[in-house]
Amino acid sequence: MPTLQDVAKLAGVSSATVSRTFNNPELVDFATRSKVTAAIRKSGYTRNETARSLATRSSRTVGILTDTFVSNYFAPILEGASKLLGQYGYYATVAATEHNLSDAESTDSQIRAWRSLIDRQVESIIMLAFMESADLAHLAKEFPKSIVIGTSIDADQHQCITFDHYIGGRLAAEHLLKNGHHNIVMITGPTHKQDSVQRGQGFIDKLKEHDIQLGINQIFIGDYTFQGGRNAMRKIIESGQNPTAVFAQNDDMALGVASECYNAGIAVPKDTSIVGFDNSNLSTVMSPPLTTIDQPLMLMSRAAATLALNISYGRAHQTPLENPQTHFIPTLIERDSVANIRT
Amino acid sequence: MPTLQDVAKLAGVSSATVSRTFNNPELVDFATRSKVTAAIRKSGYTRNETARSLATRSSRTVGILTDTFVSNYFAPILEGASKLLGQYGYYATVAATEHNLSDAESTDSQIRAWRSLIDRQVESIIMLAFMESADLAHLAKEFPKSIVIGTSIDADQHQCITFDHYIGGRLAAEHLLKNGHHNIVMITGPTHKQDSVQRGQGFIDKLKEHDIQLGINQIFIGDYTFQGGRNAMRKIIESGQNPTAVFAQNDDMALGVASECYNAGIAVPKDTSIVGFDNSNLSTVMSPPLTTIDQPLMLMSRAAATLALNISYGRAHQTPLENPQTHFIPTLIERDSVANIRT
DNA sequence: CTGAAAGCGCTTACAG
DNA sequence: CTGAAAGCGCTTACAG
Repeated sequence: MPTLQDVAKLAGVSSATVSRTFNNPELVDFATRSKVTAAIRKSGYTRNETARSLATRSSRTVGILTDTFVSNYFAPILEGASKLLGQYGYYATVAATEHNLSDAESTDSQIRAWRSLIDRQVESIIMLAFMESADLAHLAKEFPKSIVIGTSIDADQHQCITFDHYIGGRLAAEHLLKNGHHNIVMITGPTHKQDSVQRGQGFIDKLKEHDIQLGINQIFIGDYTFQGGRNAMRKIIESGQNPTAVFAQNDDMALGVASECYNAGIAVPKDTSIVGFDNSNLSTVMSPPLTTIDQPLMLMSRAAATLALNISYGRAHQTPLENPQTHFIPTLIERDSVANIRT
Repeated sequence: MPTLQDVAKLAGVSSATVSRTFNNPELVDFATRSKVTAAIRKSGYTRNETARSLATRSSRTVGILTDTFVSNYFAPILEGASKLLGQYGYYATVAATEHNLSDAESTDSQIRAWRSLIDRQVESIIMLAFMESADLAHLAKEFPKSIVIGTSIDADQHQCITFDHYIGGRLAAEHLLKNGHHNIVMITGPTHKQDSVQRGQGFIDKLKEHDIQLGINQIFIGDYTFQGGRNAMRKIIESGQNPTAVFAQNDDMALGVASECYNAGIAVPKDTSIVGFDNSNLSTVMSPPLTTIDQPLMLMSRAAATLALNISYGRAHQTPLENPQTHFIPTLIERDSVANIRT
C-alpha cells in the first residue's frame, strides 16, 4: 500500500502538499494540484484512516451498543443511523454483548463491549435500550458523549431520543374500546423494562377511564419474543376467558398470538382481535396484517445520529446541524387484525 | 483521556514498560508490574486502539460488505461473524451501499463502501453475495484478502464460503415428488443472481428426472421479497393453473405466497403446498410453519470469519486456526406447509 | 528486566 | 502557495 510519502515523491512535492490537496484542495496551486492528483491516481493511493484519526484526534466514527444483531428492533436503527452518518462522512461501528449469560457475566460482557467502542476512539455512543435504565445511566455517566435511544434516563450530561410508550398503550386501548371490546387481555414485555411498564400503564389507565378494570388474571407476562407470545396465548386459551381482544406489547409477541390462534382454530379478527406494538416489518407481513402502534425506529435512529454528529461538531468548533426532534409520539396504524364488534 | 505516558509517569517507569505489561506481562518483573497495574487502575487508562493499530500495522478488524442491514440474510451473518471474531479479540465493521440507485450510481456506491473499509485498514473483507458475481470477482481481485460468502467466484487468490444451491433446488423438488405433487409451479429470485439460477436448475433437473417438465408458464419471476412472492402468487392464481404445490426460491417470497393464499381463501397445505428456501427466522414463525431448505448462514459466516482470521494470522506469522468447512450442503427441514397428496 | 529511540502514516501550525 | 518539523499515542527492536 503506497503512503502519502510515496505519492509526494512521485509528484515531486512534500507530503504536506499531498495532504492538503486531499483535505483543502483550495489551498494548493492548480498546477501542483494536478501533478499530485496524477500521482495519486498512478500509485493507487488510498488514505490511511487510522493514521488520519490519530493525527487529527478524531475518528469520525460513532459507536452503537446493542445486545444482538438478529432483531427487528436493531436492524432499522442500524440502518437509519449508519446511512445518516454516511451522508456526513462518518462511520458507524457496532459492538454487541454476548448472550445467555448469568447476570454478573452479562454486566461484564456489556462493559467489555462498551469499552471496546471507547478503545476504538468513537466520538460518541448510541446505546439501545436493551439493559436496565440504571445500567444505561451508569455507562452514560462514565462516558458523557452517550445518546440513549428508546428510553429516557434522568441525568442531563447526555441525551435521549425518547418515545412515548405510555401514550402508545393508551392508543391501543382506545382503539379496542372504539371497536366495542370490553373483554380484553394484555401480554406484557419483561416486567423490569421501562418501556414495557409504560405501555402497560397507558393501556390500563385508558381502560380504567372507561370503567374497565384489567384484573391480574387478564395480564400475562411475556418477554417480547414470538415464543413468549405463543406461550401466553396458550395460557389465555386454557384460562377459558375467551377475550374478544388481546393487546400484545410488541409485534413479535403479536405474531406468536396469531400463530397460537391459528393452531387453535381461532379466527383473527373474527373470534379474537389482536393489536401489537412497534409496527415492525412483521406487521405488514402477517395474515391478516396487524393493527399496531408505530414506533418510528428509523427516524429515531437518524435523530440519534444527528445528535451524535452535533457532539462531534461541537468538539471541533464546527457549526452543528439543526437540532433533531428528540421525542417521538406514537400513532396507531390500523390494519386488519381488529374487528368492530360494536352492535 | 490519559495516555500511556501519563500512566508511565504515574508509575515511575517508561512507557515501553507500561506497553509491555499490557501486551506481554510475562516480560516484566512482578513488582514493577503491580506498580503499573495500580497506575492503570488509578488513572482509568484505556488503550487507544487507533494508535496501536498504526504502530503494529494491524487493525484487528475485518470488514463486512453488504447492501442493507434490514434483511433476514444479513443479520445471522453479522451475528455469526462478529461473535466469532470477538472471541479472538478481533472486531467486525460493516459498510453498506446505498439503495435504490441507478446501475451506474449503484456500482459507484458499492465501490465507495468497499473503499471505506480499505481506508479503515481492515485486514480482510467478507463480501455478501448481493452483487453480480463478476463485480464481486473484480473487487476480490483488487483486494486479494477477500472472502465471499454464499456464492463462488472463480479466481483463486481469494476464498469462498459456498453453499450448494443446486442441490437445495433438487431437495425441494424431491420432497414435493415424494408427497405426490405433479402440478407444480416455481417462483424464482432475480434472474441475474447465480444462487437463484442454481436453485432453479436443481429444481427443474430433479423434476425432469421424473418426467415432469416445468414449462415456461409454470415459472414465475420473483425478486426474493415478500411483495414479490405475493405478486407472483396472484399471477399464479389468475393463471388458473391451480398447482398443488409452489416452490418459492426463498422464505420471504414463501411468506408472500402464504399471505396471498390466505387472502384468496386457499388453505395451506390442504389446497396448495409451499416449500421455501433458506430456513430464515420467518419460517418457524409462519402459520403453518414452513417446510424449507436450510442454508446455515450463521455457520457459514463463522467459517468466513475463521478464514479471515487465518489471513491475518498468516500475515503475522502466527499459527493459523484450523481450516473451517468451506462448502455447505443443504438439508430439507420438514415442517407443515406441504401436504402428502399421494393416493 | 527495563529504557531510549525510532517509527507507524498522517496533519497542521509555523515560516518563508 | 509550499515545505520542514513536530506531534498524535502507541510498539518494538536494540542495548544494557
